[in-house]
Amino acid sequence: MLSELERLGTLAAVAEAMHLTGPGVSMQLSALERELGMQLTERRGRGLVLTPAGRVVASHGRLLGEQLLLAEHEIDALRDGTAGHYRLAAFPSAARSIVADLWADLLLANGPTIELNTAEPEGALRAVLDGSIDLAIVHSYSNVPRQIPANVHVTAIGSEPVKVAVPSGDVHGSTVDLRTLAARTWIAPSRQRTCFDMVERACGLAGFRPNIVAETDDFDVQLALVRAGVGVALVPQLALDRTPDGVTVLQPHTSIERHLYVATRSELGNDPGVSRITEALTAATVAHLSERRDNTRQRRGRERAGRRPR
Amino acid sequence: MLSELERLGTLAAVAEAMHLTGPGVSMQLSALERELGMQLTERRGRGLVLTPAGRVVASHGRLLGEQLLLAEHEIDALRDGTAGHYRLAAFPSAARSIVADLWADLLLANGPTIELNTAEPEGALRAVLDGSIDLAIVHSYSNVPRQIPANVHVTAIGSEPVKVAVPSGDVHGSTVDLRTLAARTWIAPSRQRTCFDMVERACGLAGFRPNIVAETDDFDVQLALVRAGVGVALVPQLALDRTPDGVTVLQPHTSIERHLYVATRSELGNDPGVSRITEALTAATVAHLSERRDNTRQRRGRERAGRRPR
DNA sequence: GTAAATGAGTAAGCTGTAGTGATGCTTGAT
DNA sequence: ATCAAGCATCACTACAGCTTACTCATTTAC
Repeated sequence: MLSELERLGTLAAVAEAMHLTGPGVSMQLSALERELGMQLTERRGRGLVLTPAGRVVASHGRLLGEQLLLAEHEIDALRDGTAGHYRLAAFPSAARSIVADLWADLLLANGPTIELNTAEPEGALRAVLDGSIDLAIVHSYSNVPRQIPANVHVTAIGSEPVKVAVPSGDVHGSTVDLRTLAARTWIAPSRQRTCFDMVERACGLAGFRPNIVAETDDFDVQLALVRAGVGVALVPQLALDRTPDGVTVLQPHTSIERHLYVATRSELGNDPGVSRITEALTAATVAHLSERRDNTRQRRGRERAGRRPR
Repeated sequence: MLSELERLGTLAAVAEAMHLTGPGVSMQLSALERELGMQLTERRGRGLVLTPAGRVVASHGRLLGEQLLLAEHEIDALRDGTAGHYRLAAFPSAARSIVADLWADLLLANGPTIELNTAEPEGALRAVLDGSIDLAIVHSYSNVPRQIPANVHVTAIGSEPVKVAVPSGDVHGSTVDLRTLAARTWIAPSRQRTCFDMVERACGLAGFRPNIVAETDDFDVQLALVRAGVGVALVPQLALDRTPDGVTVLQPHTSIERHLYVATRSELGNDPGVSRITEALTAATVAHLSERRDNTRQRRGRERAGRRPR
């Protein structure tokens, strides 16, 4: 009111501007003067002007009003998902691909801000449940369906094939029957992970128990070991973006898919920011995997071209 | 409340911290959720945690609280005169001396801020009355008492002698009787100013009407004219800080004083910032005039020393 | 596994604040 | 001199915001 008074000059104008009556404004201002113990206004002619102290108080009032407006604007933005701050967890191969894309998208599109922690699906789901993160990117292999806890809401954002990585030259053709790899040594994720189960199941369905000689969750390490001739491995597409030379990637005859999901507490199911991020992640996943497929095609093309001269 | 909840974790703790009961807080928060149309909190076990949206709203609440605290602090500072913004008017010779000192003081001591306009006393008093400035530095000659309007409050901040400026070598000694200058040509301030009256009165008391050949309010111009031999002039001490060589400054036998005052609307009489500024101005005036006197003494000393060899 | 303690939420009731309308006084304009 | 504009005060009303009493859920202690 004080800052409006400074602008408008008369109390009556302030009252009109604020859809109040004169006495209402008058009482508020005199209450403020009483409360602060100092005179803020002075009669000049028929109107009121601010004292020097009044001008200072008015400027703070203006600042507060502006701050409040800012808050209202951000809350509006919250409503259509263009603001907010979300804590996100993702497993490494998703983090370095689709989350990086998502982040770039959000920065460009002036969307909500995110905070990333890398975590394997098991831990990420626990964190979602205990509230320490808001969103988790998790995966589930077609041959090892993942148990989703109650109160957790998941939305599929895409799916990628799991490939077979073998030392280059070991296997001819672009596809492979796992049975032909029964006698090989295998490299797998660590035992407590569902990724490990995925390998065991895939081999089990092919009729053998894999001879696992190395366990690591880092697919880059797995690929390096494959290249060194330590063994063969099952690697999802997203982790194949930097396949080293000397490693050949093959499609297994019985295909295995890794499905990607965004998981949140079910309370956040209709949060606009979450929807926004989920949509962006879907787009990023599609873009990433089609791009990868292109790369794979090109790589295969190159391989074929290389083989022809023989 | 929301930001406190984020910090404390339970609604009960918030209630205790704010000296309220649980339901009071609960109702406020649910009212806010209703108003904004979004969920801000979520039950987790026995306590409450904020949703992502809640965290955003809470941060704005915190910002608003900080802004309010800032305002309260400045209002406290207002109360003891260490804050505020005052519009000040002063006549040029005061502006360039004591107001400059005041400004430096206030900057150093983190006091109120000021805004300076130079104006002659007549206009300054009008501006004080119509509220376009808060403080005016005005003067009044001992032989032309100034009329102070009702509703204007004045406080004396010091007083300075009016000196006679003559071309060097014209008059011997360090004092002079104005009567001996009756036949001279005179340089005076412009006719509508009280400074003009001061000259006429002083000469009148000495028994003659001055032959005024130049009128200018700028004492530096007056001194330049004196130096050029155009005439003699009555110049207050504050305007003598840069007396050019070739002009000698003398003390008239019947002394004339120029009293300096701070004038405000009487409503601002007990404003702490005004008192603070008035005190600082008093100090600045004392410092300035004693320093000037020292300079004058030194100058006279030098003059004497220079004359001795003759 | 059950009891006790802690905490959130709801219902009902009270109180004080913030507003309205009527009225009087001051000031500036005709 | 009269009138209109504007502020302040008073009496009154409505409702926002708080309290107490109670219920239900969850965790902790024995």
